[in-house]
Amino acid sequence: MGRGSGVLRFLNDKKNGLSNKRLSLLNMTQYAEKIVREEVARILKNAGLNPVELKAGLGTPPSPELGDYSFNCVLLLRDRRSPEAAAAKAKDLAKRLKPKKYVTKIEVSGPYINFFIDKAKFSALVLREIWTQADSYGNWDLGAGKTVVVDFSSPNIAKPFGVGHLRSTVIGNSICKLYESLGYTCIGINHLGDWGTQFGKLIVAYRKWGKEKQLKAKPVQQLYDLYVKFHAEAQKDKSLEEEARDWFRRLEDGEQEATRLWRWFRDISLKEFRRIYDILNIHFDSYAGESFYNSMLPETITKLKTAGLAQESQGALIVDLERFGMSPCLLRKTDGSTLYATRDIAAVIYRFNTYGFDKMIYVVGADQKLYFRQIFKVLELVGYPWANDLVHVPFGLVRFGTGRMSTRKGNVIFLEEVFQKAVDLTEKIIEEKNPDLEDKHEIATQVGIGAIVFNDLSTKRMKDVDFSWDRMLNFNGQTGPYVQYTYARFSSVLRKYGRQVDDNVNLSLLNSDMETEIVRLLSRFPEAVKHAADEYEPSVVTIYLLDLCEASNRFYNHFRVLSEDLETSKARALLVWCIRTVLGKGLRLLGMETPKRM
RNA sequence: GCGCCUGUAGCUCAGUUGGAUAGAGCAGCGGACUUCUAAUCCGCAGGUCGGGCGUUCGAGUCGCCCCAGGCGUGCCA
Repeated sequence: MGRGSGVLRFLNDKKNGLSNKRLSLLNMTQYAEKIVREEVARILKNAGLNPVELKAGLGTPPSPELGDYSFNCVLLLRDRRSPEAAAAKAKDLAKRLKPKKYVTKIEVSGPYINFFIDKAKFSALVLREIWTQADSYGNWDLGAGKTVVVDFSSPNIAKPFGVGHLRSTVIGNSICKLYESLGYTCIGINHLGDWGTQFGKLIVAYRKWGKEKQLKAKPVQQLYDLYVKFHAEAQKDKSLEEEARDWFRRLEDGEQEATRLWRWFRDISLKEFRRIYDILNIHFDSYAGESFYNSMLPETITKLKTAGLAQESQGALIVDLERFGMSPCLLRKTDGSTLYATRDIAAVIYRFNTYGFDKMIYVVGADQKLYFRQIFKVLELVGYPWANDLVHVPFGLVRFGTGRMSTRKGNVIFLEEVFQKAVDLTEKIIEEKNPDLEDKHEIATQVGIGAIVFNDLSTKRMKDVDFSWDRMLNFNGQTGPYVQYTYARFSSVLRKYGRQVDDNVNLSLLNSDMETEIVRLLSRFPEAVKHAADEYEPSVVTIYLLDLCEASNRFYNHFRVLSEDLETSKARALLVWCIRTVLGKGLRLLGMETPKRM
């Protein structure tokens, strides 16, 4: 079966920390924010501070009026108990610091030394950088020559695509885009849940209650009904489970009737899934699901046996993991059929041989944390050095009403229904606000789907989410449509500007607090991208975009871009162009469309 | 029982990896469209950061112990 809808955490985190440090030496990318921060660091270094002190003390003041960068002098004292001593130290040190290049002013405030950056120079640096790099702004070369494989979405064939599966799909897709942005080659794999006992259940249900005509007319609905009915009936009649396991065994033995039904179920389901991926505009490099690895299972089991890991226990084949504080990893059931873990182990070996990955990411629900710790440990014990490059990226579950969503119990919300409602509502809003808009349906699709995707990516992935139509269909405030609206609005401004935007502008005309704040935010985008990828956390990007939109809309409401003064218009147009470029890039990193009108 | 995750404003969430006065949105109240898209913006109000103890010059952030909710803990995936 697939990944469900659903710790090597420290191990992996530790490893990433190391590898990132090593990689950063190779990284040639120099962003404006970094250049300026290093200028501040150099001033401090020239006053005799060592790198450790610098790294610990260098920060950002809580408010821009205090400065752009700060250094906390408390850290330079051995005895840190006296605030007066810290303030004295700050005064003393500040005397030896001289403004230079980007740094115009150095001020002492209590124990802090605050550095002020030349706004015009900094704006020039940031805006020219975005201007020249355009859609590449925010990219890194940290992953040049490296490959990352991402296993995501991975729905169960023969089950409807519910909102629970959406999480793995959109988080995984965004992680792919983020890693591509870091310079990695990214292979997206949809590890379809197209094998397992569930097919035994479906075969039993279909033979007992199924109708060919109905299945052909509404395939996924019908398979879903059969699946639910099976579990309802199995409550009363325990022998059904037995029967299902037997049919799965027959499937594994390659019996004709079982194989025929399995293939049929698989084909009609996959067709439906592809439609959903088309709507989301998500593509996979491989649809190799669980069944793909069947031929490799005997070899996999042999390998684990010869490594001295696999052993018989209570009639099943297991890898004992007790000394690592984990329950055993099951490879083969008493009846001889294989399990999820066996297929995953075969899959990752195949993937390494095929793609030679430097990192392999599994975007699968948090309920499978222990499971991934188990198989990662097994692979480590076999002796694969790349076992350390496997990362499970868990996320919280989607809950609906009282319990979690469960296909078995029949309380799932079909993704298509969610899509439908979102697009319908968007069309209604467009009809109200912008009735003359061309391509209404296409824009409504982009915005409606965007709302759903953004909603799923807007909180830290480990939080459980309570499904709520209200939240899903709210288009005001911190939402996808808000970001897309901002993008469309600035696109519109540039359209009406009518001239070519160019970077030959007087940047001192952009010195209001609002504009400075926007430039500051724009300069932080590359770091946000890197942070999001490092943490496997697309929400870093969504939160960033919301901040940028808030600052930008404030600016929009306060100033006119198309003003009477041509020089001012030119400068603001460049700023708007940069905002729009970064918003567009950010939206694409989330897997969202960038409508130019809405 | 044990392990992991979550707990911040009425609701949904941020919080730059331990630093200066904890920030947004929604909901509520009050404002701003003959001017570049009002899916926007501005203002007001809203807090014992689940609780306690500890480490530290300094804790929403780190440690320990509780509390609440969730997930997992051998023949599902």
